[in-house]
Amino acid sequence: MKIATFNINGIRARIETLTGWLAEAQPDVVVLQEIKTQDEAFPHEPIADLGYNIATHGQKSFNGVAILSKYPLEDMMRGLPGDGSDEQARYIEATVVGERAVRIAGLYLPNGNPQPGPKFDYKLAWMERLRNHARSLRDSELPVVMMGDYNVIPEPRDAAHPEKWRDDALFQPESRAAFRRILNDGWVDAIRLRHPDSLRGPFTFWDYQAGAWQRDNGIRIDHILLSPQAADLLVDLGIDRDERAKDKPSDHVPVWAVLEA
DNA sequence: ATGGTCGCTAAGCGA
Repeated sequence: MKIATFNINGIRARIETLTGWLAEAQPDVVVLQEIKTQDEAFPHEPIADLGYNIATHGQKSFNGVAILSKYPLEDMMRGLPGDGSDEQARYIEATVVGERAVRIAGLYLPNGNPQPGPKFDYKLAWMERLRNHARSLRDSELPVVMMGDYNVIPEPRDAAHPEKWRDDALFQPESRAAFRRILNDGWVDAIRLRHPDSLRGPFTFWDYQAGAWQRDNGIRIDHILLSPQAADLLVDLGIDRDERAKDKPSDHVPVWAVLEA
């Protein structure tokens, strides 16, 4: 089972970019972030034509997440538990059954800028809710994958120029500590597992501005977290960097893993 | 030090 996460930065502006990548990469399951549309305006047809079932959790203009799957989507859940007043569409979860059942969570963690301020407070509160929910997922003892745009740079080596991110919400000690707390509850950072000795990178995001891609001025903020039972099934992992050089790219690239499932 | 680039939606916000 090949699973992937892709912050698409506007599904309607990016539909041809997405379908081109889907046809080439042939993932079985994809979680999308920043679809930036309500459910009614999501372009189902070109994606369904490639053999995918689709579940969306959209919002007008901003945020919005989705799951695409060649397997049926079971036990759908929309929204992150823990705050009934939170109206931002940032979380979706479903079970897919290939050779075995895998619980898939797709998330778009709040950016949190500017910090300090209410947006940063919301980010940290959201991370605490995610940790709580992640613990219950972990306790299921099923293979679980929690992937998406975490908007957290875990370590200095996850940025080309970490000093430039010193005052940014993505690199604050509080953000990094909250991310670490989730990992320490028993989750595996699959990219880092596969690149243990890299002194710089790999990256998953390059800003549109100031020639960031051309200068390889990137950061690693899209993450695939595996429960222990999912980590046992990991057989391959990749980052489709080449997507960033194509026409009309997202500022993020797809990250994928192959599970023996 | 500033602006730089996108998407969404129609001037400015979010990233």
